[in-house]
Amino acid sequence: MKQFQLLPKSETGAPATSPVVPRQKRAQRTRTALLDAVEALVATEGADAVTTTRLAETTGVSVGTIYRYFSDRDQLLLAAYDGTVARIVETCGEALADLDPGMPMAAAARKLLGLYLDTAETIPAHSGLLAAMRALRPIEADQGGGNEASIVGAIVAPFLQKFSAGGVAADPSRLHFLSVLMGTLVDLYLVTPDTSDRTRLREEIEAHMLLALERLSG
Amino acid sequence: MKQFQLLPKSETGAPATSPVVPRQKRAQRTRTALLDAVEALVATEGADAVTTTRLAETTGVSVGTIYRYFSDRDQLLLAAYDGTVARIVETCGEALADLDPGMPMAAAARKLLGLYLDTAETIPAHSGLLAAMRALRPIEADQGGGNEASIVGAIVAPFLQKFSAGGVAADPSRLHFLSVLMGTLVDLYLVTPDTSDRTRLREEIEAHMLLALERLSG
DNA sequence: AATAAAGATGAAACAGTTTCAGCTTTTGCC
DNA sequence: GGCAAAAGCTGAAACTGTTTCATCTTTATT
Repeated sequence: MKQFQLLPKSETGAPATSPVVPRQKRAQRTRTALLDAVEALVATEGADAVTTTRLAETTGVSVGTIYRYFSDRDQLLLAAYDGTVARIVETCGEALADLDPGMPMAAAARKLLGLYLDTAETIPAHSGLLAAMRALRPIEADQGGGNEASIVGAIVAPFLQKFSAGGVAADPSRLHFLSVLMGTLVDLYLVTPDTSDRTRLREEIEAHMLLALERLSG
Repeated sequence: MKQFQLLPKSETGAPATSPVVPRQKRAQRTRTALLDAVEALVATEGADAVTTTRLAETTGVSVGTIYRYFSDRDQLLLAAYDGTVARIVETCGEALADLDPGMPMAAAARKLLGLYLDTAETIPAHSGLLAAMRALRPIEADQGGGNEASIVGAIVAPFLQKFSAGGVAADPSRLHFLSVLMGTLVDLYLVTPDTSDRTRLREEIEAHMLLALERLSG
């Protein structure tokens, strides 16, 4: 349902040139334009509207070019998702660095969660990309470069380092549990339109986050 | 990305005959054969392997027939998922009826969760179908006939009726939260291969379930 | 300003879904 | 049993969307 066959079955045993790292500024512009267009499309019409043809039209580049930077459509969506996550993570990372190490862990966690949600709300496409991402990269058991691994690596791990009692390096499987849990709840939050529902949801998410953190460090 | 255009654009304003309820036993057999084949395919090769062509081949039915019972491929997968859920729910429903109403709520909840996971493990395709379902029916804010609504309706609601203090009819948004939470965690559980990881995961899930229940009734 | 490397193009091959005009089987009625 | 209507089935072909690749254009380098 995805891997094609090549027309006359490429005889060369070559490793099929993988997506390329842009070397000229023109290329950087093209790549960025593609990702921006993906975000815009997802924000206005949802991830299903992102077809290679459509994207080529709206950006003015040709379909073939898309495949120069992304090995397939899924990677394109994933890259767009990663882009939004990186922005959120950066904001939270800075906030984390500024937090007083003496403050109680629960308070720090609450603060970061709030900031995370605030920032995520800022990016219209993020909810749609998150959903698309979940469909593309199903929940996996292994701790490998999975779902919200980057968030764990960039925020949760440093957070625990800073606020956990003995500086226990939490085991990967529990970290993964936390990723999956928080990922879903954030998803639910972003998709909830009603403001008062959102407020209540924040409390709910907070409670479960704190429980998970407790069990993680305890 | 899904709705097609009809060839000469059907002039009739007719409501496009929707999937049919089987009236003859031949039809019932066909429908069942299709769903069974879906389960088998998902169990052995994953949901992506379920293509209309492939399904037609393995069941000996022609592609057109599939569309007599399912309006599109997604509905087919969803129907297969619903089938597995119904089996699990039935088992748990019976157990729920047999539980002593005097027992503490937490103990009852634990018991049902265990039974739920045990039964789900019994169905090889269930994990794959759950994942497919999640991709097809993204997390939605409205409480409508959503994700694990049937589970809520068939188990959680009766459960609360039986064990909750004042018989409070919990509000739909909190019930939906519980659905989403448990759905994801069960998904994670089923996808975890290592036995000792599973055991630990059960405890984790239990803790979060109890927290959610507490907040639901408290 | 010549040449190589990087980047871009787009027609066409593919995979997969969905429709529909007819064909076959079953049901119900005499 | 015989037969018309209803139910069920068929499969070629229309369609949408993805991916490849031979070829052309632009940029960097000397």
